Amino acid sequence: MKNLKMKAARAEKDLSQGELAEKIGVSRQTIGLMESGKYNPSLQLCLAVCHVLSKTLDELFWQDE
Amino acid sequence: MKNLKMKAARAEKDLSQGELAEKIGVSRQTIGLMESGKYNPSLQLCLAVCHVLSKTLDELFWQDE
DNA sequence: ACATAATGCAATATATATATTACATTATGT
DNA sequence: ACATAATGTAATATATATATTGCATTATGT
Repeated sequence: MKNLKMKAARAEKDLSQGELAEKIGVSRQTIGLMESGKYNPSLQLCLAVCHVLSKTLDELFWQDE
Repeated sequence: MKNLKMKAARAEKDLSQGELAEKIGVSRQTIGLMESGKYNPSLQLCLAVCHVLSKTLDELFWQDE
């Protein structure tokens, strides 16, 4: 499923996918895929996103199934 | 670094690494490696661990560095 | 002390996350 | 309408998570 929380948090910081990717040191596609929910990122990557977007894991990635 | 929070949460449920692994559908080694901090698990795996151990992502995997 | 369960740790194999490049489409500003 | 930036998406290549098997070591119970 799409990760709209991450998309919103990125918007809050006024960053493009490319800018966020660069800050994290990852490719733009990886960010795009995370937001479109096309795959299963690593914990390190999630933590890096959290730090740049000033959110916690629960705020961006929690999902009660 | 080691993940002692996960180890403690597993102890709280009185599960062995093997039992936890089986409940999640993953190998025992994967659980062992997660706890010994030897690698970088996927978000799905973290979420599965959280659900079995009744914890959130932040409780088990957050680290302010 | 013994038996058994739990854990740590290698080596190799396989699945999949991520990079790279490229192109098409959609948004945004002038 | 045009230019440009942002995004979606695909194909292939590479790095790495995870499985599998096996053995050594440490804990736990009797």
